[in-house]
Amino acid sequence: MTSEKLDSHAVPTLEAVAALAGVSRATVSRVVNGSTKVTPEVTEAVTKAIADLNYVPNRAARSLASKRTQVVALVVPESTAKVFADPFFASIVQGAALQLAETEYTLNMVISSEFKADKTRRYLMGGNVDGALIVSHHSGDHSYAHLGQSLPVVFGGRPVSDAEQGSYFVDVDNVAGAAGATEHLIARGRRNIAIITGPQDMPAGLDRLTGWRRAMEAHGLDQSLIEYGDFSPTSGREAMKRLLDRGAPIDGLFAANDQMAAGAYASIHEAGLSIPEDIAVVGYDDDYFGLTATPPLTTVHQPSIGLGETMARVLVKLMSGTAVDRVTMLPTELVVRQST
Amino acid sequence: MTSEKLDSHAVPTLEAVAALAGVSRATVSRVVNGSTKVTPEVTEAVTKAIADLNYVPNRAARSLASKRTQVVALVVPESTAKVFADPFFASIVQGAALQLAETEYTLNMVISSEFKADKTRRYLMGGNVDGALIVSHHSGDHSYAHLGQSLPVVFGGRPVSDAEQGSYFVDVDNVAGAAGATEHLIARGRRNIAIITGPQDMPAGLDRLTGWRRAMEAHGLDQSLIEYGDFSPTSGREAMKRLLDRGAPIDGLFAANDQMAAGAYASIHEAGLSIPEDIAVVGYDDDYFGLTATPPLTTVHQPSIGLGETMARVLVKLMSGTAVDRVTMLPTELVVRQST
DNA sequence: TTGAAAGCGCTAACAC
DNA sequence: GTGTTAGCGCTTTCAA
Repeated sequence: MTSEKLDSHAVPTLEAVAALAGVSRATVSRVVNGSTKVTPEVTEAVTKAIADLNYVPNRAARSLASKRTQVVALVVPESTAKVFADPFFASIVQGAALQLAETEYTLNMVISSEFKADKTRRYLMGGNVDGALIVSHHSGDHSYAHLGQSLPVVFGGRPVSDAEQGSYFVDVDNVAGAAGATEHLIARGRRNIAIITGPQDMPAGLDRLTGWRRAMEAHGLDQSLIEYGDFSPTSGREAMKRLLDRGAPIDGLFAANDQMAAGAYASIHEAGLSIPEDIAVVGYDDDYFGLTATPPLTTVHQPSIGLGETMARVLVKLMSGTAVDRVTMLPTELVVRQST
Repeated sequence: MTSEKLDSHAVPTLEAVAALAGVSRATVSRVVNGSTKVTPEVTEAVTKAIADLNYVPNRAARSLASKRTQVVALVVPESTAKVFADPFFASIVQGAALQLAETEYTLNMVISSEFKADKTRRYLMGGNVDGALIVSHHSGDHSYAHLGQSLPVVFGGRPVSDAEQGSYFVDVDNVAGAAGATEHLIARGRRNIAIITGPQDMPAGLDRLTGWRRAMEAHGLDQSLIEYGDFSPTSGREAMKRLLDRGAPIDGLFAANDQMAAGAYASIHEAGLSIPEDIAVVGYDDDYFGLTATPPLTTVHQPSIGLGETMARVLVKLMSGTAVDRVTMLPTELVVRQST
């Protein structure tokens, strides 16, 4: 361990491989990087030397010389991280990570609080990553809006403001999903359909309300049964209580996510009403809450892992200079269970 | 963009800072790295230059020169990633990420399938990271057992085999938690207490069964009501069904996680039995399943975010050469709700 | 306390 | 097709 000249544990360098294979370092580099202009024999010799030495390229050196980092940042605002346990988010991360694992890129997870947004931005702009994936529910957060102008960036979820116009993003079609869910309730014969939607500064909350309105309007139904939650089970429970306290007849409910639907279940049951007989319920997200609820919840399935995968795929294309659509919309699917 | 000498968008280098501050690069480097041997005046001048130029050190260059990467890998076996939506895992990742965000280390998320375990191991050993956090439920997976001998590594969860003896790990005290849960059922007057535990090749499954046995034995109760699940809601439902089909009296149930407890709820209700009147139920994990269940589930709370945080903290100490205990056990806490 | 100089391991012209 | 030669931006002895 203290010998200066020999350290059997030293990580082999490209130089060592070159020596063993009897070629120059440049040639080894070519083989490692898959250059076509190398004789098959030489390639084989180098490959063998690499295997014999158990050689692994040093990322730092490679990055320094090539000006490419092979790193992409996955930025999760801390506010989002707090709802990290939200299966939807976890799945996005999972999808992105899985997809990236198929490439040469490494995933650098960055959790950034609002205070650190500046530091994060500098880090991203400082040439430490080749691209970034930005995940957030929060549209209030414009911290990274302009990042896309100088670094390949893909946003998850619709950008909040027009400031993010030029940016790339992938999202699920919330409006269509919500409209479909509402249509389903109407098709089931419900007419007094309420909605518990999310905060209106979040695209998901806003768009799902829009979808509900669209369907209600198409059928000439009353749009007054609206309450707001914050996507938590508790807020759903309270919103449902307010809805019931209004005294108006309600025979259908569309909740903007399954967690709030689960909360609504509690209030409905407490009121002595039954699902779906008295009130048919449709949720959104298709997470565990819906699956384990009693009765199992009819809900809108979102391709959450697919969202992460698609974000990664779009970013990789972007970084390689391939043309990609600025907007990628993923379809939702209604999963009918026993709550409707 | 094509001008060779001037590029206003170029990322400033340490050299530029040195020039602006009128000092050598070495001095700038010292300031950046917090060396004490720099005059306050000089420090200030350099600091100002850094701010003016919006300088960010290049990680690759720094790493290449210093032989330190400032990167820690968070290795998530793919089999585990599939249950990534498991809130417990998501929280561990979150905790680790949050804790690391407080340090100079960057979190490199690695999802490794069994096929790629070799590639991952080489990556980790290839000098690309300063340390690794390895998260897994699966004890069958010994891929990374010996990694700790040549790289600072902290495992999440008890190591499966003795092969991992010398390694560092942090875990929650599953045996104590399970025993406590069972004791609680006994204190509630239950005597025919069943258990739905997890796979016996996973420490969590094994240890929770051990805890249950310990409590049952201490009170001289019969230990025959054992069924196995795979931690999924469905498996819990089926296991409960098998338990009920036995025809033996059951007045208490300890499920090795909340997801299985939620599944068991379904079977109990289907059998026309009520909770907790007929069967009192205790789960494990304290996740959303338990909170939203009807009735709300009494369960064993695990400090999941704390587990991730602690893992990160232990690793950082390890990397800095500070002495740390090989084993860190985190306490659990029984959360009593209406299911008991 | 500060500066000069020598690399860290690799890639990328350029020449052969 | 392959080798030579400069660096990439930073840290780190070693002198001063």
